[in-house]
Amino acid sequence: MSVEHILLGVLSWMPNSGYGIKKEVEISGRELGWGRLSYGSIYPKLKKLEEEGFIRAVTAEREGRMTKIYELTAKGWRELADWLRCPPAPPEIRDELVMKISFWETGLPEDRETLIEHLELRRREAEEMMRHLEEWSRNGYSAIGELGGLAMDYWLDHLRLSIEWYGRVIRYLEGPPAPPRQDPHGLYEKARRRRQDALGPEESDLPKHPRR
Amino acid sequence: MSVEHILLGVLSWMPNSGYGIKKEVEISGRELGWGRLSYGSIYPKLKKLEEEGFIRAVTAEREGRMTKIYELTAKGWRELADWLRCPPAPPEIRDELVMKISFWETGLPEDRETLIEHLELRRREAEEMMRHLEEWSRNGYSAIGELGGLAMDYWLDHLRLSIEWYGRVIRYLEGPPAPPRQDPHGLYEKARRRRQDALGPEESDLPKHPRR
DNA sequence: CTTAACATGTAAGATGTTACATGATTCG
DNA sequence: CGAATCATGTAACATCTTACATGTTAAG
Repeated sequence: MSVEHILLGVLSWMPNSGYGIKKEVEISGRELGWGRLSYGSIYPKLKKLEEEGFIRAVTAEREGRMTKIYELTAKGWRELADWLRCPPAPPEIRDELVMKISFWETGLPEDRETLIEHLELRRREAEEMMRHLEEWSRNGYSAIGELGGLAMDYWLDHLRLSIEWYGRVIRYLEGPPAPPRQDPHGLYEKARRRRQDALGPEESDLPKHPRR
Repeated sequence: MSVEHILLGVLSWMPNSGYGIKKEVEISGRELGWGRLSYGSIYPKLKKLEEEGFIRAVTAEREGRMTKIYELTAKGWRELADWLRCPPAPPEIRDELVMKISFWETGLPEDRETLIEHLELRRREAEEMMRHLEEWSRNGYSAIGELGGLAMDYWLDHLRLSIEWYGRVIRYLEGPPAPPRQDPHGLYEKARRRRQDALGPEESDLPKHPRR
C-alpha cells in the first residue's frame, strides 16, 4: 500500500525525475527493499502525487536534457513524516530458489546437477550484487547519514549470509548421493511412492533436459 | 508467475486441502519464501489447477470433517518437475522498516523515539518467529529431507542476523543525538534546508504524536 | 552512424488482496 | 453456549507488470 511513499522518500533525498528515481533505488536491475519499481508504475504515480499536491514538478534542464524534476511540497513532507511514524508492515521475502529447494526432494529427487546449476548462478548474481553495493556505498550517494549506512550494512550482511548458504547447499549436493535420511513421519518415502504411482517407474527415474 | 507452482510443490509433500496448504506454509501468520498466500488466491487457483488437470480432488473425511483433499496427477508431477528445472527468478525483498530507516534522517530527523519503537516491535516479532520456526523444525513436519532442513536453516540464519542488526541500530539511536556526520556531498544538509523551506522552522522541529 | 543511455509515458492484462458470506465442529 | 478453529468460497477492488510507443543525446 505505498509505492507512493517510497517515491516521497526518495524525493526527500533530493529532487529527482521518474527516470532518476529508478536509477537511485536500483542496483544492477534489482531494487533493495522494495521488490521492483517499474516505469509503468513510477510515472503514473508521480502524476497522481502531483495532482494531489504532494509533489511539484519543476521542469528543468539537466545536462542539456529536458527533464521533469519533482520535489516535495509542504504537504508531501508532512505525508512522508506521517508515514514514517506508522509501524511498518512485516517484511515479505519472495525467494523462488529457496522454495524450489524445499520441493526438490519430492519433486525432482534424481536430478541434483540442475539444482547445483541454479545455486551457482544465484551465487554469482549475489556476488555481483555485493560488488555493486560496496562500490555504491563507497561513493556515498543514496546512503544519506549514518542510518543510510546501517541500512546498507543490512543488505550487505544478508547477501554475505546468502552466499555462504548457497555454498553450503552446493557442498551438500556434491556429497554422496544418498545420505542417511531423517524421516520420522515417513513423508519422504510416501511422497516418492505417490510420485511413482502417478508417473510410472520409468518416467519417475529419467531426468529430462531443462527447458528455457 | 507462480502461486500455482507453490501449490503444486506443497501438494508434492502430501495431498492436502486449501485450508491445510495455508497452514502448512505459514508460520505465525507469515509465509516463508512466498510473501503471503491468502484464501482468496488459494481456492480459485486450486479450482483452476483441477480444471486444467494438474491436480485431482479426493473429497475425503478427515477427523469427522468433510474436506476437499487435492493430490497431484501425472500431469501435475510433470509440471512441477519442469518448473523446478527452470532457473529461479531473483529474490524479492520488501521491507518497509529498512526503507523507513533509509528515509528517516531526511524525513523525520528529530524523532528518534518512534524509530526505536518500530525497531523494538520488529525485533520482538522476529524473535517470536524464530521460536515458532525452531519448534516447527523440531517436529520434523514440512521440512522434508535434508534440503528442507537446509532451507529451514536459511530462514533461521537470516532471522538471527536481522535481530542482531535491529539491536545495532537501536544502540546507535540511543547514543549521542548528533554524532559527527560523514556527508561528502552535502546531501543531508541540503535535504534539511529543503525541508525547512517547505515546512517553516516551527513545524520542521516539532515532532507530532504518532497516528494509528 | 549506430548503439547505449537518457527520458516519458499509456493501455491491456495479470495478479493478488480484502472483505464478505456461510456453515460445521470442538473445547472450555 | 459461546468462542475458536476448521473449512470453502466469491466479488469488488487495488496494484503492478509487460509490452508498446516515442524521442533525444552522448559516445564509440
